[in-house]
Amino acid sequence: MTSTKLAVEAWEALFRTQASLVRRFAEQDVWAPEHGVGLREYDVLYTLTTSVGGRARLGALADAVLLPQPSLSRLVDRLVAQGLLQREPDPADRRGVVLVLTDAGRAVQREVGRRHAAAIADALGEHLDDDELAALRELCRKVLPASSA
Amino acid sequence: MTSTKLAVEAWEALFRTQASLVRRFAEQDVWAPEHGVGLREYDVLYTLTTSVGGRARLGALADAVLLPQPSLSRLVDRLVAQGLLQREPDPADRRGVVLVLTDAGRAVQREVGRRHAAAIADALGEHLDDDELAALRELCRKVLPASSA
DNA sequence: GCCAAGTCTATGCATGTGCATGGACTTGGG
DNA sequence: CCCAAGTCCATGCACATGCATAGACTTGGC
Repeated sequence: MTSTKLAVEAWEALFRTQASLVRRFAEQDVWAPEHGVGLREYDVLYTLTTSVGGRARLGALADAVLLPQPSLSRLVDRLVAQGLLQREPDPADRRGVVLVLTDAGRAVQREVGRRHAAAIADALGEHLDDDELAALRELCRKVLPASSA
Repeated sequence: MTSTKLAVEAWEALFRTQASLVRRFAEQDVWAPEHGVGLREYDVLYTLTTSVGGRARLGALADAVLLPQPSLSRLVDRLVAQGLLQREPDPADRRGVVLVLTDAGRAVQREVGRRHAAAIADALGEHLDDDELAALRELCRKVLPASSA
């Protein structure tokens, strides 16, 4: 049995750190407001980039980015309007929709990805060395499976 | 100079872990939907509880909970409507508003706090021991000041 | 092959969120 | 004492979010 107090303190630190980094990145325009791309939008573009062929089913993507399906559907509307994404019917299942990155979408993802990485390295590297970064990564990953259940 | 790759991986792990824990807590009704209290609302109640006299200026609170001032103002509207909070004029500065926890507000905070702590201990304790919890806490705290700047 | 049940995505609607701004008040210089 | 500039909070407005649900399609039992 672990200490509740310790767990709460760890959660508070985790929570505030994440919130305040997101805020900082937003202030620095790390995502692409000029393309209507914020944190969630980038997460979608990024996840698609890591999918084979830059394509994925809407439902699968919703699970991956931890977003309710209707919210993702609307978010996709906007990305399509921006020309970053395309909807295609799924030949294997006509209920489904496959989302495909456009060239513009890939370009924006790459560009934002660069800025993103630089901002992250800047913010985290300011206070943690490589060993600590690796430790933080491993601790977070250990917790992650618990919540997907 | 720290490794960018490592920093990005740490950030991703941190981000997904936080998001997925928040999601999990919401599913478990850890906050009090019956009183219109969600994550942000609880954060406000909790922060007020830790303030002397259970009272604080609106602006100060907005900084503490990392919320834009107009958003907090509206959030406070709802908490006042629920009888959990009260607005009082600040005698020292008539522009200002002091927020005060009501007895009902304190009660809800205590009750939610208990559920919250239990859920956190459950989620984190499932995969981390005390040493790891302390390490996670310290790593996050080290990063935190960087973002408040 | 048919139908009931299940799955997948989109949309109506109520609500939350943030930005820009307005009105009230305070402060410091002259 | 007065006024210009600054601070503090609330509100108008446009937009994002989430829930419940509808519509389209698929699947498995008969």
